[in-house]
Parts: sequence; C-alpha cells; structure tokens
Amino acid sequence: MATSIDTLQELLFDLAGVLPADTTPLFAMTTPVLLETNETYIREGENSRRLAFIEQGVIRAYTIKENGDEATLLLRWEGQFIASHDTIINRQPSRFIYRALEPVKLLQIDYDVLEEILKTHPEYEPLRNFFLMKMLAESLKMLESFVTQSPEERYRELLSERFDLVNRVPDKYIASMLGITPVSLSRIRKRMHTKGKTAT
Amino acid sequence: MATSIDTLQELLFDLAGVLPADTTPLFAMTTPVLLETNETYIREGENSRRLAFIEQGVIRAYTIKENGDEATLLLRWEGQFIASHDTIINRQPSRFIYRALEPVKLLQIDYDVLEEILKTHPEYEPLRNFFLMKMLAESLKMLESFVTQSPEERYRELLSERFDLVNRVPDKYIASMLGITPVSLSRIRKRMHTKGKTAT
DNA sequence: TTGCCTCGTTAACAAAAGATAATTTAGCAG
DNA sequence: CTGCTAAATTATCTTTTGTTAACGAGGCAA
Repeated sequence: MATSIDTLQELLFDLAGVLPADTTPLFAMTTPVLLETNETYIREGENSRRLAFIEQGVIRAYTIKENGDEATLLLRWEGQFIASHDTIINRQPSRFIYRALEPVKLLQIDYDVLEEILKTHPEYEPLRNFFLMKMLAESLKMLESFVTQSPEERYRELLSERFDLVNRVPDKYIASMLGITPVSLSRIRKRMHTKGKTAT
Repeated sequence: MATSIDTLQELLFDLAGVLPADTTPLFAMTTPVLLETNETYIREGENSRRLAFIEQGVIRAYTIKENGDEATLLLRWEGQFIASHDTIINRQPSRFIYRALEPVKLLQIDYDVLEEILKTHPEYEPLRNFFLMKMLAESLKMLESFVTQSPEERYRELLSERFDLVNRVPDKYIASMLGITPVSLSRIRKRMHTKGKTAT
C-alpha cells in the first residue's frame, strides 16, 4: 500500500516540468489524518479551512434540509481533494457536514497555511490551480449529468464508471447524490434487472 | 454605461491589496468582442481556449443530446466569466456550444496567452484563482440545488434571485437549465399562479 | 394584412418519482 | 444461534414529469 505522499506525487506527475522537483517545503506543512468509519471530518457551522487529499476511503458531504432529510451533495474518494467550499471560497461557516463512510486516510493542509507558503514559494501555484480545476471539472461533470440525463441514466453511468464506489457506499447515499429517494433507486434497480440489462 | 474594463476593475476590487494596482500588462492582452443575438461564440468541436468576462448580455452553454434535443448546461450573464471547460481544463474539443441570447459585450483573453503573462507576472495569479473559485462556487451552488430542491423550488429560487434573467431568457432555456421540459415548467408556473403565490 | 414560424400553454395519457408504511434482508452484538 | 437494528425492497396511492399533439399569441417578412 502506497503512502499518501507517494500517491499524491504520482497524481502530480502531470505537473512535472511546471512544479519544482523539490516539494519538501510544501509537504512539510501537511498533516496525515486518520478517520474512523462514521467519524465527522468537518462539522456544520465549522470555520476551519482545511483542505485534504484523500489517500484512502470515502467521504460524504451532506446537508440537513428544512424537513430534516439529509441531502448528499457529493462523495469523494481516494485520489480526490476534499474541502469545505463554504469556508474556503466564501469564508462562511460550512453548511455541509463531511463524514467518513469507511476508514479514511487524509493528507491535510490548512488553506491559510497553503496561502502563506504560496507567498514565499509562488512556484507551487500550479498546484492550487490543479486542484481548483480538478474540483471544477468534477462539479461540471455532475451538473452536466443532471441536465442531460435521467436518474436511471445517471445511475447506469455511475455503475459503469464507479462500480467499486457503488458497492462500497450504502444505496441511500447514492440515491441522494443522484437527486432521488432510496425507494426510487430501488425501483430503478429492479427495472434494470428485469428489462434491458444492457449497461450504458 | 461603463466599459468592460471599468466593470471588471470594479469586480476586482475584492482583490485590492493582493493584486498589483497596475493591471496594464494584463489588459494589454485582452480583446473586446461583440456578439449579435444568436451568434455562436464557441462551436462544438472547437479547440480555442478563449476565456471571457461578460460585460453585457447573456450567453447560453448547451449541448445536443443523442436524441437531438438540446440541453442547457448553464447561462452566464454580465459580471460572470465564460469559457469552454472542455478545452481549458481537459484540453479536449468543446462538447458544448456557447451562443449569445442577446447582444453581448465581452472582454476576451486567450488562456494560453494568460498563462504566458502569468509566467512573467506571477503577481497576477490571484486573478486566476479568483475566476476559478468563482466558477467553482457557481457550479457547486447549482449542484446543491439539484440535490436539495425540487424543480419547482429551483424555479422559485431562480425567480427570487435572478428575476431579470428569467424575464430576458426564453422559458425553454430556463426549463432545460432546471433539468425539466418546457411543458413541465409551464405547469409549474400555472401551479404557482393558482395556488400559493408566496415565493421562497 | 396575410402567412409563416417559434414559443408558451393546454390537454390526454403513459411513465416515473415522492410519500408512507409494511416486509424482507443483512450485518452485528450478545 | 438469537435478537436487534438499519438498509433495501415491495406495495399502495398521490403527485409530478415526460411525451405527443393541438391550439393560440406574438413577431416578422413579404
């Protein structure tokens, strides 16, 4: 099993030539964090501006609606970044809760600390652009799926692209992320079993 | 009426202290662009990496689905940035079409040129972060609405937050952006007129 | 004015999703 | 193994949306 830093380095391979070879000053400020299953990483109302790279595990970002129901905004897994956009982008208390769905290994840095580093080491700026673009691309991809696809199509696509994830995460969270109820997802699964078993 | 540069400067006020007072080198590379109603700004399959600030008007980003229907991913209006995320983030030909819904005034820069400027003028980096974060925040806000709200609720919110926009843009594009059909939006409007007229 | 053409509305029906509750399944503690 | 609990499924009914088509209003060109 690779360490967090190894995996991240691997992921940053695309930035070779742009990013300095020596990333010591950067990683010196990072902290490894371990979360147990169901442990909360960021609480609602929290103001800490933590940014983390997920080395292992799945984190769910969700909010509690007025009616008391939970709504899952997104799931993040190994190889992705996780952060409270409310606190980092809008400097507001987090309206979302970030919780581990299974044991999680993180490599964490405080965004304010990162900004300090970037002041003295502007050569690491490509890194910030990298994860901002990565998160933007992921958000737009999800947005696109809501506009162009039906819930069933979104589920089929999720199955074909992230089969492992679907099997690791309880259906009710998958349903919520697709914008439907667990009951509805169950019916979609039934329809897929009986009729056209062909995937996307 | 303010010029593009004035409005953008105004918007960059938040960046005062971070961004150099002299933005001449930056704006020297920008080009004003005018689009007529229905004029296409970026075509499907296009590879140009244009990035633009919208001074005036509305631009619609949409794609053609397999069944031939159009799906509107997003609308962008004055004060926002517009760019093909396929070409800029993923370096792929644009899968979306960007078209003016009314006369549009843009302040345009090529992203590759911007990157060159940033190499020699790293002090402008906050600008890149600014628009990346702005676009990310907007995307996440839309994503959040899909997960937490019904089509009717999304429409009510759009009405209360962007009443001017709804009145400027044909309903069918609004519907598509909400993820529903024009017929369905018409029914929602009818329901709102008859029953509870209370907005969100 | 007349004749298109597009857009929004309405209607009628089918399909899908929401709400609620009962039932089954599965995982886990004892 | 038994019993508890949460998750998933199923059933029933209501509401909403999709689909298709018809209709009417408004804009625009001849």
